[in-house]
Amino acid sequence: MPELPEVETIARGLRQGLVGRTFESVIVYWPRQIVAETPETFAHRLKGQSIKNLRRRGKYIVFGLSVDVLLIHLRMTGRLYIAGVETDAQEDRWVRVVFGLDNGGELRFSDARKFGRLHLVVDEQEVTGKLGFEPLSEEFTFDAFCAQIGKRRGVIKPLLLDQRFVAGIGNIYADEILWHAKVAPQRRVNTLELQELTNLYRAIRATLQDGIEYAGASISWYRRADGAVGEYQERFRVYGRGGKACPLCGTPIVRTTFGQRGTHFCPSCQS
DNA sequence: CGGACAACCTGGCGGC
DNA sequence: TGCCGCCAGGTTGTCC
Repeated sequence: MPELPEVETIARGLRQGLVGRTFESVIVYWPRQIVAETPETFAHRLKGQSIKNLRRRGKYIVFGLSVDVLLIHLRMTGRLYIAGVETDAQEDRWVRVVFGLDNGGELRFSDARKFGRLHLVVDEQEVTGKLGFEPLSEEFTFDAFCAQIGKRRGVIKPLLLDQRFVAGIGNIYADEILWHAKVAPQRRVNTLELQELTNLYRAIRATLQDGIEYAGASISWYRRADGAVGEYQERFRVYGRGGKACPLCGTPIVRTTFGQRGTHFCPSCQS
């Protein structure tokens, strides 16, 4: 669920309520989601640390703390939100970690499927070191994209999903990007022509940027930090639209399984 | 190196 | 209404 636009939206929504706050208590209800720490060490180390900044890298939410770095990956069904103070602290049966704050509020990590992961490290590179380009950054130029893609073999859709190539794209945005670029998901990378590479590069940036502008896509579990749904699902051109008309040419969108992932594309526009 | 697949988990949904 | 099987946005490790 949460891909780059969703994670970015959550990080933006949390920033104001969290930067400057200090963790006063940490309760872990599902220890297996804490990576390389015993829950006791994790909680103990966090206590007393203040949040200096809050940002996103790939699909990770990164908390720069006074001493360490806390990284949270929401995987499929993870949510982060602030409860208490003014917000209603509603019942949530999927809360896995609660971070008590110095203003009486609490940051909750909620995750129905328990796939999300929380890392506490000294150097964030321990977690994000292998990630590829940050696709909306200035470093991700067309030349850099071409240089990197020139080193790769295989098929384009799995490559878009490879976080070591470009960080932040998931299954939904991969399908949407490929539709915008008019490239079929099963195209081999080494057969892409210059115009197609240009289209792909532009589509990666434009589609992710669009996702952020519409506050992400709420298919099932994703919610913004304030609990509101995103709007980008209204803008889907192919994802979840199998059998419906391609918005460009009217041809029915094909829904198939490719590379073990649900895949949607227009057989007429994309080649 | 690449592809296939299982594993990690639970909830929602369609079908009967 | 109830139960069952299947499907799901992600990532990692293993096997061939």
